Amino acid sequence: MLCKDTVRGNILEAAKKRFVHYGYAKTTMAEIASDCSMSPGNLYRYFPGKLDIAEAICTEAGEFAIAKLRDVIRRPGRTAKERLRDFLFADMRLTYDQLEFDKQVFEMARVVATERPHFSNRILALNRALLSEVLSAGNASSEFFIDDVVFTAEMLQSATMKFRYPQLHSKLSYDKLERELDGVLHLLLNGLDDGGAGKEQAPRAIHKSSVDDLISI
Amino acid sequence: MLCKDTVRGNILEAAKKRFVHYGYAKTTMAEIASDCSMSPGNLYRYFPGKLDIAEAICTEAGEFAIAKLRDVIRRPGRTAKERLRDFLFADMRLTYDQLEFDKQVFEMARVVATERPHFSNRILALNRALLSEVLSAGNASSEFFIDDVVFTAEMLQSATMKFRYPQLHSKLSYDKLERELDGVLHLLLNGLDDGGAGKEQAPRAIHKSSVDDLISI
DNA sequence: CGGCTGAATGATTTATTGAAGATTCACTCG
DNA sequence: CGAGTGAATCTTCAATAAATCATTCAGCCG
Repeated sequence: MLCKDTVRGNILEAAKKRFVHYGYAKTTMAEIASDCSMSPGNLYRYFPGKLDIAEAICTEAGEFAIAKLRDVIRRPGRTAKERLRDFLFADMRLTYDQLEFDKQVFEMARVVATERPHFSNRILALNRALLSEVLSAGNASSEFFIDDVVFTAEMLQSATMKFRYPQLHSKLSYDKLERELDGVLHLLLNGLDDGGAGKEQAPRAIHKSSVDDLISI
Repeated sequence: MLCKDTVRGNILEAAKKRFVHYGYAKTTMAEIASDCSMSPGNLYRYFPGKLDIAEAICTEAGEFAIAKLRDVIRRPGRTAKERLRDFLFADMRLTYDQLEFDKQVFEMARVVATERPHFSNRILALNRALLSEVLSAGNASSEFFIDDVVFTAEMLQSATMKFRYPQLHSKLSYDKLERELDGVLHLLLNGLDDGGAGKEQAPRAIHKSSVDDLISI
């Protein structure tokens, strides 16, 4: 957690309050400095610039989310498939809520993601590591027989990209998103060969196509 | 094709030339009118506005692309899986090239897609109809055993969203994109249960993670 | 020195305004 | 009438000026 004991931690605390309340753009370095009872210039002894303060805050938040997901996949008494499902649904929920309930946080996240491409990549890599963990566990328990766990994790991440920060890709309601993730996950787990024989039943469409509500980017 | 025999067709021809050469924004209604030897006001007897002219041109182009894809999936002597693969790769190639080699066309397409959400949805629905056709054919030949073809087509479209206009989602090279689509498609066809037993071999990673080159939106 | 200040600098954002262009409409012509 | 005109209007865009703000740095304490 952002530690109040160090100057650096203090700055992060103050900046976070401002960013969350007023937004990244509307917060000035002078204000942050003033909240810390120091001059603007002094901030630069602790951070290269304003963007780096935001990045530090986002990194913290991202790692917190990853930790939650780690808890989810390590819950005892679940099959590997269930873990995979838990993971993807938890991830969707987490990122959905993040955008839904805090516009200011979103603004900050978007600036950081845009200006610091590596930031997203780091978070995505951490996320993928968890996916790999689930797959490896599945291999160990003979539920899966995956040759290249890392590659497969990449492909899963790729196929479920739409469900990370889903509002960026579509304007589907959360219910419809769940149904769609369910359908995609079924395909990814069982493939097209599965019909109704042996394995669990495939999800079915309820009403009209949800893809009609897609928006373009 | 845009027909030169009608006034409407004439306008579309003239507008298309301008849009493609100078871009949507840099083309004025007065110029289009002048190219057709008419006054600006008269254009409004044939189209509600400038955007509708662009939409008509894009619709034509979109339907042309769909027709090409239809040809691809109807090529004789291929299995359903091969057809599915052909379709997805052709779609990726088509949309990739479209963005890659014509900035002006892209500008026009983006304006239309942004201002007229239904436009993208129509094209996407046509695309999905082709997917359904492939799946149904697979059912007919007992390659697939898919209960709900329409729903499954939606899910396939959802999982492969990244590969339609891929430049909008990542900055991967075309080679890497092909490899990634290959991997995702393998999963979608065979599911996670497939290890190395019986079915074709899963693709393997070549070098480093391609997901590292993702960009945020 | 090491930690800090705050005025100076230059980049970026915002506000303003003039011009350009999309759209309308009262009217003309065949 | 139906096809077309072109000046009038109203919106949008672009250029510029003004203000704000991130960042730097010469120098100040303790």
